[in-house]
Amino acid sequence: MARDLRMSRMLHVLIHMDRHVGRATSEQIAQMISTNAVVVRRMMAGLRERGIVSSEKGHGGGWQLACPLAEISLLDVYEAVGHPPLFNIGPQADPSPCLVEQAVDARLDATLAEAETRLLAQFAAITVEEVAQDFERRFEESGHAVPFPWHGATGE
Amino acid sequence: MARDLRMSRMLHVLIHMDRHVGRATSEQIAQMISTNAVVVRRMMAGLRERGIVSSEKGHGGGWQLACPLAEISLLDVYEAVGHPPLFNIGPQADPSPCLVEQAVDARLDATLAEAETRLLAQFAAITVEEVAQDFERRFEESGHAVPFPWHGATGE
DNA sequence: AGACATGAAACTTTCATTGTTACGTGATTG
DNA sequence: CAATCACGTAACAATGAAAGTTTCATGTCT
Repeated sequence: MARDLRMSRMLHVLIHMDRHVGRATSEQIAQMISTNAVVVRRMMAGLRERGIVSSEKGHGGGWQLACPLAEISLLDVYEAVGHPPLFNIGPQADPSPCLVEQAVDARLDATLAEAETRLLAQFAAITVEEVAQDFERRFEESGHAVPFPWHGATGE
Repeated sequence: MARDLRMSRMLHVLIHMDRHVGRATSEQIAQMISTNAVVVRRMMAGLRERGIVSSEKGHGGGWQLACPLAEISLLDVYEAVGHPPLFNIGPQADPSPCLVEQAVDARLDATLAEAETRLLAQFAAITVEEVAQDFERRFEESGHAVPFPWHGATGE
């Protein structure tokens, strides 16, 4: 596939969950992001480990936010979905015996590492709550268009 | 494959070419970076279009630097190899009708775009010559170990 | 007991990059 | 002018990572 969508999808889901009464099942969440329930469980496992969401089995079970959106940063989400590699470019992983390649790799790695540090700092500075407010603003400006256009509107 | 290696490989090749007497064939270059001559031609095509290297056909043909390394920035190389996508994360390409997803995507795109701008500015500020000097430093510090350890040392 | 929902393993599909083969064109040499 | 060398390009195969899918086990509520 093109790129790793987990962080984007997770943010999307978290904001929906914040507006969802009661628990949401993996199946319902899967419909929100047009995917499969198993994919949802896979993504959410990391968030549960970090106490961002909780899950319950059985009748009436499903997923629930375990803390307010204001206390979740984009960095938390990024790490919770498995901190996938940020960059699509860069040197190959294994070191080379060629001194030229070593110099190139070191310079490139250092430049990318610095960019990564800055980007992750940005992620740390943004809460999911802020993104939710972005949504609210869009909702107001749209004249209250139907905000969640998936088929059955499962209880929101 | 894992990530796009073209920029890293191109830098590696450019520095070797700078130390190569006469023209280097695609086959020789391919051995430097452990790949295939066709892959080399594919990568170099963009550099030729930008006047960074030139190629000649036939006997004694091959590739040659067309300008000094000091006049080539990492950004030039990045663009010459086709400016591949920088990031491995981010929202999916096609826009969604869901306002929540729109807000998430917009915020993420903006954050990544800012990071991309800064990283490309860094690339613009670094010349291939600087990286070549990194190599020279390593070469000195290594006690003049064999710098290009591919089998036949094809004329360097 | 039966229905519901997560947990997790295993497998398939999809997509981008890289690797490979094959053939055409131009240039040099004998 | 024929052979060889080397690039130019198209077409196809291999590889690897993320996402999609199937399947079964486990736990929970009615």
